[in-house]
Amino acid sequence: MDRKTTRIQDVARIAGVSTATVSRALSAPEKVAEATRTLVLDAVAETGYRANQAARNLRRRRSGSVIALVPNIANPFFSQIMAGISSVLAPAGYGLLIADTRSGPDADGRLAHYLSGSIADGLILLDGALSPQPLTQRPRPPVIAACEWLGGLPSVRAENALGADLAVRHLAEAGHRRIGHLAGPEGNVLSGSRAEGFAASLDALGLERRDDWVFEGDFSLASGARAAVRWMAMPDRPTGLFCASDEMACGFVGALRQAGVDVPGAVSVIGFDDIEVAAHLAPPLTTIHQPRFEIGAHAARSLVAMIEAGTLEAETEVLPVELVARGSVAPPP
Amino acid sequence: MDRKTTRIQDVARIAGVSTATVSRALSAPEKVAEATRTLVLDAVAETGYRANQAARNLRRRRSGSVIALVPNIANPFFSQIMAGISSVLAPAGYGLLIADTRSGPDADGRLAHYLSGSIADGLILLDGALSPQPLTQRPRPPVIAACEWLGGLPSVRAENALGADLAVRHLAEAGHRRIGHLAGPEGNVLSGSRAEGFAASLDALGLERRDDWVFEGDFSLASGARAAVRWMAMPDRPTGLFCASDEMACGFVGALRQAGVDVPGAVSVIGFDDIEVAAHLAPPLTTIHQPRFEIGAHAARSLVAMIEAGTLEAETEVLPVELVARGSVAPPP
DNA sequence: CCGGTTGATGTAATCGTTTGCATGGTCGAT
DNA sequence: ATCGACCATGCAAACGATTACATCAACCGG
Repeated sequence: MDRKTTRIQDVARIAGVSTATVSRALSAPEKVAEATRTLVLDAVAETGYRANQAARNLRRRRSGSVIALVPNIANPFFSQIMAGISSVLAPAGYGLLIADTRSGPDADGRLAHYLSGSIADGLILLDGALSPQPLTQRPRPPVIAACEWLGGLPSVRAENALGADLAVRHLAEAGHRRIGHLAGPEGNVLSGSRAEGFAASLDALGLERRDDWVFEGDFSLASGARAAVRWMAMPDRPTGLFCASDEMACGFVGALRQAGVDVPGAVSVIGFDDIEVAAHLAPPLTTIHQPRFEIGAHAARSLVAMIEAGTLEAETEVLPVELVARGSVAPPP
Repeated sequence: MDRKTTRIQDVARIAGVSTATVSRALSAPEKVAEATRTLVLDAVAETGYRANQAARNLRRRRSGSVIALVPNIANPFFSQIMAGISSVLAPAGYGLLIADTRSGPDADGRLAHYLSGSIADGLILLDGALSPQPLTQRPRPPVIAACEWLGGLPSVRAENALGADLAVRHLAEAGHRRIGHLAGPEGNVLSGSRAEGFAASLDALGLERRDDWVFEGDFSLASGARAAVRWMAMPDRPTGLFCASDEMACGFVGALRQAGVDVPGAVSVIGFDDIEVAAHLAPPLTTIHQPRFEIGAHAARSLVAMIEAGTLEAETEVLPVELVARGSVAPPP
């Protein structure tokens, strides 16, 4: 029923010790005698004392939290990564702040903002489209990129090009010779490496590589549906399609089936990411599994290590991808 | 190239004014003369000064952030709400912390933890399964529930029972007399009010209400798929099914179609939430649209108002739902 | 010409912890 | 008995901002 919050002084007074002892009893119990420790703990229990974080952060010169910069919070692709991040941050005693880089103006200014001012002890970048310029400022907290990567930053990501290769080979093994690609947004590093992997794989297999079989997309469901419209309008179309994301694959397949086109009868489709719904679609979507939770967890683990070691450097990790064969690939018609 | 971060003192020295003036020039520009203001701003630009948040928070007795407690970060259902929250918090100058209540032990203890210790200026609860007990402690920051609700807390939610009613009536209008329900998890307030709305609607329409036509689920894709198995095994089954979430509807339809059962030919399905993928499924899913982004935005707006007014009270808002007719409902076989 | 008002700035207290250093007491070895 | 080592604890100085209050100059009407 206290009107004001209890301070460490109140605890000290009740326990009959100094504030220093209270502080030590709580954060370094072994430095204080057994007897006084219980005295202090009793007083804490009695008052319901909780240390004021702002004061503690000020004194310790750390914020106790990490901020994740994500392009779009609403995108389920990222939330899985966030879950991985959260799963290691929480036990390590860090809070997780998230900021949407695409809503609101001046994303680069925001990056600069979060880098300074002791807002966070570290940053996780899920948006590869930010300008790396603010990262040159010193001093700055450690930063790691997850999934995407940019400019010399340590990162954790998947074997994107290999995933593309697996996809193409899988289609080729099913008998496809006319293979197209539904690409991600221009300029995105993920789109880039998947598209390159795709092209390299076609070349390696000696298959025809046609620019008009590469559809532009932006990872969204809607762009998948638009690609379906274009595909249907083509006189001379690919029989297999490697999509740079499951969302696009899902939009593509959905639009096709709504138009009465059979998948995989008329066209085989393969996605990327292995989002949860992929297994539950009709047909279940064949895709390249990317360990999103693990990517987040590894990134967070690395970042915590950097924070605690006081370094800005870390090993870049590339996690394995895997082909998950389901029902959306069949021999060409 | 400074070794240490620049403090307000450094700026003051360079500008040739006191720290008080620098502080005012930055946070209350109208209280300082034009000339000195530019002096200060120049010094700020020169040094790249950023106020230390911890110090500012300590002095102002606020943390500048809000924490959202969500049952499962990875669930796309919540991420849309989070996006709404973020969209109002960011412009209002608050950071968004998120904590996963279901990972790690002692969720209630964590609630108590976040309530005190000046970690956040306010809380948004997306998890209705927490014990409301810690909420009785005083003083505590304002708290609002979004989507779910519990114990006298102000909340923002959708017309859940009405949504159920709309769904049932839509099925009835298509000619269905045998209507079942795929329910959410036991004990959840959302499941509860949707199930009640479902039952009340059947009664109002004079339709048969059978316990064996109510399937247990937990909002997940997998539980939808399990319900499909049970549905197929039934000798005497409903021809229309109202699912308490789109995820479950999606799992249900997916499993059915993989087994060669036609939707909506053999059974009509209607979901709840209107998640993004719903429109892109085959058949496109008829569902009850719930304004998730708005729910998050309203909750955040309310919370900010509470924080700024220093009150713990706010109006509970119930936002409208809407039937979105797509392709998964047809007359019964 | 003066008291009072206004507006701009400086001084210093304050927010609530943590922690380097000082202190005083206990104990074992010489 | 003396000395040093070693604990356990207290004292007080940070940490880096904000802001109540004091100060001072300029200005205005009577």
